[in-house]
Amino acid sequence: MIENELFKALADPTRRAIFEKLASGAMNASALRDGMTISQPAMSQHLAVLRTARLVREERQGRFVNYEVDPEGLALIAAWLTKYRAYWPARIDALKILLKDMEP
Amino acid sequence: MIENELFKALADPTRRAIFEKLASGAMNASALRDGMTISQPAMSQHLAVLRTARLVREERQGRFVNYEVDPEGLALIAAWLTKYRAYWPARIDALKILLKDMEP
DNA sequence: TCGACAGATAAGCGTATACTTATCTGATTC
DNA sequence: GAATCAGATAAGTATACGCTTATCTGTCGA
Repeated sequence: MIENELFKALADPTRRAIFEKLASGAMNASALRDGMTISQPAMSQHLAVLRTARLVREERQGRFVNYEVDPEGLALIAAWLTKYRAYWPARIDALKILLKDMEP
Repeated sequence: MIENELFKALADPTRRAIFEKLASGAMNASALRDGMTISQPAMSQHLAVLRTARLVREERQGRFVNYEVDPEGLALIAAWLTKYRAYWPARIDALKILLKDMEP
């Protein structure tokens, strides 16, 4: 069940920070690391968790590994949200923004 | 930081099951419990976590406590999603559904 | 081919978390 | 007011998780 991997991956603040940084542009693990006080193995482990959650995907480039946001994970969260759309009308401030941004 | 409470709350499969059941209609803790093999204190603890994450809200009714989905939590997740809207176009299947359901 | 570097994996450790049983609080009913 | 019931809290335990140091794999330039 991928939902479990997804929410567990996002439950850690360090992992959310990594994801957020990656959202500003694809980069390799070392580039991700500088600016953050985190060891190399820790970063590698976090990226592995994000990868199995489909929040991030990798692309080998020589001896570097380029990481980027995997839209799949975000789509899965959106899909999870749709299950509870019955409760949206009661509080749509954020959802209106979401709606506006989706317009062609 | 509420995001942390939110994702941590959803990271547990039991809690997601409770939330899902509650989404099908408001009910008290005992009603939530039957059908699930979960102790009374465990349910109480899970509900407390969901409540601090704003995923659920309570309403005392005599000696019963009625629980219901709090749209606030869902809106917060939606708001979090909007931060990464740059990555949506690549995989919008689920998001199109989300969009359609939001139309007036 | 060798040394250097990017990154993954292994093993171990301390803390967080989900559970249990036992007990407490508060509201209802007799 | 006493018994009963819904639910919260306390305390303890076992496992999961995030981190560390040490080591391994694989790619590159000299």
